[in-house]
Amino acid sequence: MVGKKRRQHAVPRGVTVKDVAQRAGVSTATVSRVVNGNPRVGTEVKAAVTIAIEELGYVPNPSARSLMTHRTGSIGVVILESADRLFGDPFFGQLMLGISAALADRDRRLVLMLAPDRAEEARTERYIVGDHVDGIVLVGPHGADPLMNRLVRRGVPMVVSGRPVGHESVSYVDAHNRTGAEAAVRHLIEHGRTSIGTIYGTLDLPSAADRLEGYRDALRAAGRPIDASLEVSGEYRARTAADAIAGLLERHPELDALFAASDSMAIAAMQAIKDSGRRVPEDVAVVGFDDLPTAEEVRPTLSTVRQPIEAMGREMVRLVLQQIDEPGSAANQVVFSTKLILRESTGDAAPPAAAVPAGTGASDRG
Amino acid sequence: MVGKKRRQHAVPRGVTVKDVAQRAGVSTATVSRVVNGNPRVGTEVKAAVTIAIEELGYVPNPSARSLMTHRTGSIGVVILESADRLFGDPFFGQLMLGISAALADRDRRLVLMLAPDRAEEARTERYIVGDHVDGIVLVGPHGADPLMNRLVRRGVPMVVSGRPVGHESVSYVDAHNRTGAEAAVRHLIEHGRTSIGTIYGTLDLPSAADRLEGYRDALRAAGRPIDASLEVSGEYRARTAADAIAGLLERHPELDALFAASDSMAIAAMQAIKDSGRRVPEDVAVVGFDDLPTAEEVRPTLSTVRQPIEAMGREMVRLVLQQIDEPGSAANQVVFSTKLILRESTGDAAPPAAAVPAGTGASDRG
DNA sequence: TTGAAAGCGCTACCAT
DNA sequence: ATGGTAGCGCTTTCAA
Repeated sequence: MVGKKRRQHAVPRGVTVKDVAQRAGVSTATVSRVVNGNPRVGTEVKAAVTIAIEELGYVPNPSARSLMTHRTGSIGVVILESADRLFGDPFFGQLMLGISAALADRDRRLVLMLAPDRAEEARTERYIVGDHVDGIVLVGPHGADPLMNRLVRRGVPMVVSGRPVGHESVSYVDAHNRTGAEAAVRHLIEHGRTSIGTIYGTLDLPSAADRLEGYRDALRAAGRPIDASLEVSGEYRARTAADAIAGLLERHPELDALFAASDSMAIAAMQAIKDSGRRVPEDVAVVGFDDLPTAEEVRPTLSTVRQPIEAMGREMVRLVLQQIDEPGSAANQVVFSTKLILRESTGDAAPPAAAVPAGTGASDRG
Repeated sequence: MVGKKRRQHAVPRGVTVKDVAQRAGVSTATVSRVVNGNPRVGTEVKAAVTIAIEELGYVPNPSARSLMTHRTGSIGVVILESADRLFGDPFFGQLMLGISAALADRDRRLVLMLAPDRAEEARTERYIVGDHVDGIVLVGPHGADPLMNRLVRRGVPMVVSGRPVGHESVSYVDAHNRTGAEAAVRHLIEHGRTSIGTIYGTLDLPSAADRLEGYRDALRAAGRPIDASLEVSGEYRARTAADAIAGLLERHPELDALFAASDSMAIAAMQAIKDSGRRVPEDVAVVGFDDLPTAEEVRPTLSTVRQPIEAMGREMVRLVLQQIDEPGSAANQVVFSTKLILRESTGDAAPPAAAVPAGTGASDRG
């Protein structure tokens, strides 16, 4: 009832450099040096300070620190993707996992900014240029995204997921989409499939366009014709993919193989294929792209082109931090290799061991 | 080549209260008052300061501010859920969307902390108790989560998703799981289903236990026996659910209805039912829980118990901010109503209009 | 190698 | 109603 301001002092809130310094019998300057890994500290002193920090559970106050350093220690992760796609496709989750882990390792805060519409985008931009984050990880820009453009022009340290449209000089992380897709389709061709369709993503994403080109590359290399009616858009969405495949199967009842530009679409497609009374892989072989954890869980298990999503997330963090530390440095562009993983959906693996008995109530967390 | 430190001074960095004060001919204290909406300022002075701020393009430095106020303006969103479940189930995405939007509305930063393992959890805890966020939104604690316990003991302003185990006095947001489940199963009973199974989630989550109880409530109310062999665990996971249903159908070939404790499991179950050669809803009716966007997209469309997930996310934010503003206030517990949504999977709705033609490359972002 | 001390930009207290 | 000023917790010269 008394309504005190703060200072309950019951809780040992707020261990500061001073406390640590006193405990270790050194000055605050020395503590600061230890905390920041400054080599000009004696070995014994360093040890003493480290122990004091441990004992007191000292954590530097980021506000005070950034007041001095003009660094916030925060990295903005901006998601330019509609919510349904973002959460409907585990790809983004995998990527976030890598980003989150890498930021934690480097002791940086992850400030999440979902920009589901233009209004949010404006707010996000104001926040970013207001110097509240040291840099930006931009996930999912489509085409020549205007927000991305403005941020680039402002010189905000930034890394983009996937090769961005309209910018040569921006750092990005990508996978070898085209050769990955080509390898998948080549495999289908080499294993005797004759009518191979593809379900592609939204073409304003270079990854989608590249995978479609990779599909065509393989057909061309084999001397096969390119048939536009075998190419359908799935918009990187399960529902759209399922509908598109239903249509494709009607137009091309002879279809015996399918390359999907994402695992999410591939899984939806397998479903649609089964619903049409066909078997996977006997009647129609299916290859996806991503190698999400789900690929091994569906039945039949899904052959797919693996891209190291989590590692790509980690690499994005490395690049943006590098850009922050070396403001003048040139843009860095890292393209990861892909690998064709063969499983049951192409008839290249036996079914997994019998399913675990149902009814076990085991949980993954204590 | 010169390698300057910063101070490019091309960018007009660093307009401070001092600059504004000088320009407006007042003290920094007055500027601060104007900025913070303190009413003890003369009308003319206020106007002058406002103009000066505008002219100079002054933006308060959040670090300096929080150094004084002990407020960071950041809310930590801690996700205590294994990554695969987190990203495999769109439920969390919906929740995040609500949380993110509400925080943006109230001009707070969302600091995302994924705690996929104990090591991350320790780091997360240190960060939180280090006063780097004003409060916490805790998503997905199972059972009497130790991290949650310690945070509660520390008095960290906090809101939990779902009724937490072992704490009467912590704020949380939940849905009426038990009555929602009961309504769903009652509907199945009233529509002549005689052998009704359920697939439940991990029982260390009260939501899962409540939904299972709701299922039993409905059976009891109808004078039906409770048959443990009709209850199988799906662990809130699609893959586990599918396997569990396959087993259930073998043991109970007469099964004609199923209540799943989540839409994700329900969708996986429908798949498994179809794979076993049965039809939904003719042979087996299915009801889920959540009403995710996907529920309307699957075929047949899924009858389900709607909980307002996004609104629940928003409410969590409201509660945690309230707790921050009124430190002494009692814990607030908001339980949202659920609603039974009837669609095709229970035979209560006609199929939707024909699927959109495939092959359109439309995108949802410019 | 270490310490003393000067701020970073802001708010909150105490005067007036 | 307004101004002076003491810090918030930290880093970083400058001296020793």
